Amino acid sequence: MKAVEVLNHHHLKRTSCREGIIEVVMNAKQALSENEIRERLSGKYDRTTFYRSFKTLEEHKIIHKIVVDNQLVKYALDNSVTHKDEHVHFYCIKCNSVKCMDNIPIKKYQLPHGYSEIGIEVLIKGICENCKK
Amino acid sequence: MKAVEVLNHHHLKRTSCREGIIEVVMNAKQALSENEIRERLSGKYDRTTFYRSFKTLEEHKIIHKIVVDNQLVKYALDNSVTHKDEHVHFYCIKCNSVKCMDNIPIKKYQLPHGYSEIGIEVLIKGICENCKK
DNA sequence: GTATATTTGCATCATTGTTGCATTTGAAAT
DNA sequence: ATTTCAAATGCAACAATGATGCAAATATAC
Repeated sequence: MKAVEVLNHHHLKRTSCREGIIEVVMNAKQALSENEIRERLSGKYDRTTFYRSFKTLEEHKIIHKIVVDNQLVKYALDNSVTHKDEHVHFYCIKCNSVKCMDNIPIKKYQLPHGYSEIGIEVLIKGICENCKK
Repeated sequence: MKAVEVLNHHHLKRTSCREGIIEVVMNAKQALSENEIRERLSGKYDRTTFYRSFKTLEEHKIIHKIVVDNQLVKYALDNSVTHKDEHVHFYCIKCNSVKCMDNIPIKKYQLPHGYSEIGIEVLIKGICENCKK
């Protein structure tokens, strides 16, 4: 699927910033930070525009955000685009990379009476295959 | 257990800021934000001191931090003090409260070959018992 | 090609978190 | 009880993420 198609499908205007973000995230093996995405787009676009684009794309479930220790923020293509289930995220404490474990579905929990679930986030921290050695 | 005992046990100096934080967090039913803790301590202490105290207490596993959507940060008493297992956190999207589900242990995942786990965080978002009605 | 609603860029501000440095303080030694 | 000194605190300054208001630019429908 191409970036333009994704935008059309969600009835979003085709702006180069949105298109660029989607393309970069689609081709990435890992989740990328704002700066990593900006680099791959040659530094075009204002920071505000980036945030608003991320927000729009998140709201339309085209990308999703992964936050590690509340300062490191990464973005990845959403399940609804890849047609995968809710998945676990892995954060490597050595190389600071974040990876969507698309093949590891999230396990469900039984909440106490009175609580209702809307979403769940699972972040596993450890050492990735590249850093283990 | 009293706050002073906790500090002694970890060979930490007994400063009123640390003692205050531990007491407040111990008596809280939910995880508290920096501001909520400061309010309960009558606004004493500089913001930097707070952060350094939180950091120290976290490093000694006396409290732990829960981050929701990378802007909301809450603190709660750690497992090592309460002698409970790693647990699930619940975030209520209506009242913005965060609660340690001490009775819900975290389920384990089998990672792909080459990956090693050091820690895991599970955050369930939804509506809490008070907000459901 | 034109009209219009949306998006962008810029300026400004808020929040969380960090660092350097001078001052203060806890507690150990006397 | 007093002295001593490493540790903790307060202050100033700074960085990163994020939000908002507004004028200018742009995408799409006509």
